[in-house]
Amino acid sequence: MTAAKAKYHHGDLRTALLDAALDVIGEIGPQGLTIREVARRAGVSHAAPYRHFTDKDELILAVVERGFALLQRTMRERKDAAPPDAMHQFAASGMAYVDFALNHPAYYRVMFSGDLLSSTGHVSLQHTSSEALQDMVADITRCQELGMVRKGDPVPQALAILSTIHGFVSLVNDNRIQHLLENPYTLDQMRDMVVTSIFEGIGARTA
Amino acid sequence: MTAAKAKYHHGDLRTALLDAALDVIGEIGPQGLTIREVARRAGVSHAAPYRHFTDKDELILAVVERGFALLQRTMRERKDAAPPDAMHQFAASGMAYVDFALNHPAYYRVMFSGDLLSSTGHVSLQHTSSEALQDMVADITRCQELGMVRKGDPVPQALAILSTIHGFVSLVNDNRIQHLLENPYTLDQMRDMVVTSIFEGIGARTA
DNA sequence: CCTCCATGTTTACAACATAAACACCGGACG
DNA sequence: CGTCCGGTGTTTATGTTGTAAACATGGAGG
Repeated sequence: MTAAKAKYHHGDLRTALLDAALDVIGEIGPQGLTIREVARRAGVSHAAPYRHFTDKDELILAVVERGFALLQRTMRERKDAAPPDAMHQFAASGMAYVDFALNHPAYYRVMFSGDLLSSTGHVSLQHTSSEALQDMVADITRCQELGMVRKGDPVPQALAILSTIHGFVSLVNDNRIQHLLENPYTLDQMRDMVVTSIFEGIGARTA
Repeated sequence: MTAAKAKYHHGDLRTALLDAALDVIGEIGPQGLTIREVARRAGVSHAAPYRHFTDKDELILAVVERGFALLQRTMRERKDAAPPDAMHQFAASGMAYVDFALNHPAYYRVMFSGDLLSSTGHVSLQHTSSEALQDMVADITRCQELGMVRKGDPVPQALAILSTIHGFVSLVNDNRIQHLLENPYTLDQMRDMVVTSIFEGIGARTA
């Protein structure tokens, strides 16, 4: 009645469940992500979610897909806002990726935890990760043509960058480097240093 | 009776449970890691584990500690086997880390999943990760003194390397880059390229 | 107005984590 | 040698979870 799509009895329960699921992950952690808790927060019975998701896995998958959509949108926006040369746009999308992960830890966790889903190897997951890598390979290739990045197969270069970025945000989000945060560096500074380091690793010339 | 310590009724049930837990993670995945399944595999009742671990978390923690001990031992061995100069030893320990993660995916998963334990932020975890970073910082400092690595604060350099390595093995172990394995590269080749890339990122001179 | 189907609810069952009460068994001590 | 005792494993019990099946409801289309 307020503003939602207001479809049936509840009014877009599906979306409400996805929101609740994300909240749970953010507040209690992924191990507290239970169908019943999600239903509780949405104010419906514990079996209601099964009208929208056949499975707990399918609910999680839906959250993951939403997360990837948001990530993709964020990266595109930041890319479009960057200077129009290939190198700046590449760097911007990399930064956008890191910032997305740090600003939406709950989303990033579901998207890459790998422990939340029962059957490891869902097709959609590989597909989305694959897409990110493909985009990055294209960016690197453009930068190479402009002489801004060392020549060579762009695939391992993209993999190296993705590895660094993914590793950094995973360590930060999982609280594995808390003791570093007591150091003279802020999180943003460390982010910059790590990103700079890996960009130098592929022979990128900073503007 | 065979060879185990043969202590009480069962004969070192604690160790048997840890072994079983690791097996479960390797075979079924972390979501199949239940106290009851572990007990089943050890051939005891589902409540027996509570004589050795107060909690499911404590069992997992014990597996994690074992994993870190094995990792530390592996790295030390490979370091000792490398040529005695600082640079080779540093590279050797980095490679050892990667190989450990790829050869013992179950251990690595428990050690770094972050979703298996209910309370995120167990002290022991931060401690062990912190140790690895401290060691790396020491190595980098030695290499810097020898002019083998670019001068500068070694902490962000170590963090960059740890991020890359952790990210790479996480992506591989979570099957996020399967489509790359169909490429002309073997896993070992990709490992070498990624590690080389990040080492160049900190201005390391390869021998 | 009435019917139907999508949506939500109740009820039910098996597996789980965990606690409490119980049973066993090997060593300590007489 | 016998008896007790604490450490180890078992049984039983409770509350929570995922999920299926039967049931209820209310808005859309006739």
